[in-house]
Amino acid sequence: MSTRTPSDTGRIASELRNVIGRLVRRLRAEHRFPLTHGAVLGRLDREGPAGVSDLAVREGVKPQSMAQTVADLEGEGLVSRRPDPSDGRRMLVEMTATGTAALEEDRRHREGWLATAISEQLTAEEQRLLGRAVELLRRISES
Amino acid sequence: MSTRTPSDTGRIASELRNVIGRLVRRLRAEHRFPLTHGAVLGRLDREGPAGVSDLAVREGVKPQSMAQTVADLEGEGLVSRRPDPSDGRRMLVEMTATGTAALEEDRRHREGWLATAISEQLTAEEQRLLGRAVELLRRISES
DNA sequence: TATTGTTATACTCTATAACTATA
DNA sequence: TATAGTTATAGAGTATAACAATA
Repeated sequence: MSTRTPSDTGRIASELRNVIGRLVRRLRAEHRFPLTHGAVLGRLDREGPAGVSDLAVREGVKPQSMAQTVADLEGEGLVSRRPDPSDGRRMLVEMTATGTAALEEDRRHREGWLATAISEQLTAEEQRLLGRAVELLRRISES
Repeated sequence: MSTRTPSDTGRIASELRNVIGRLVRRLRAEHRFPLTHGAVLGRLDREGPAGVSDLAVREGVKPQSMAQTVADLEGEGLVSRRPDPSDGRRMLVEMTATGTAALEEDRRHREGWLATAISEQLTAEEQRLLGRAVELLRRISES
């Protein structure tokens, strides 16, 4: 119906920035493990063992930050590290049985509010729209 | 055409959580003033002077956190505080000329990447979709 | 007692800098 | 030299706790 002007783009950016701040605080308040911890476990589960730098690139954080994340996860017994047989510099990070269980627990807990909010606050049509929008946001975040 | 199953909801929640983490890191890396600082300035600009508790509720943070944010903004000369004439407990927070200028500067800087990314990475149709999705996310974040 | 606001303190998450070890 | 990883440190952003002043 209407055309998008440049100021619409700015308004969307502004509101998106605001709403992202809110969502992050809400997600943190649910204080399961940190966002990145959950993301790493999920990735290891889907894609198998990986190096620290690989994980850092995949999650869009610095290698030093990922090293800390991995150290935390190891401290909690959720992952284990072993040297890469083919490259003495690399450490292969892989999930433990405890980690798998924690991931399952986290998946259930996610239903705790974000997934629940999506299914309860949005109509089926809106859920589809959100699903498409998430892909757009991913594209933007990786640009 | 297809129906959404509960697992779709979980998948959307999972991917949304991941993409939000990425966006927040990107936004932080652009290090204008903090997300909440910009949000407070924008609100004061749109809605005029407000109390600290009002702002805390509007932005979804604790009053203590907002007091710190307001103190930071005042330290930078972007807002000023004066006692509410009608209620000795309240402090009215209002923008300074410097704050208004900083907000304008921030609005221009937003074009720096989030707004630019939206206008360059997305088609007009996708921008419309994202605009609608932001409203859905707001509803979820406030639920 | 309830509300508004502040200060002090701690925690979470990520970044930068400086380093070791292997390639 | 370049790459994988680590440790140490700092910073941003928000929370909780304890408090003062006013209603």
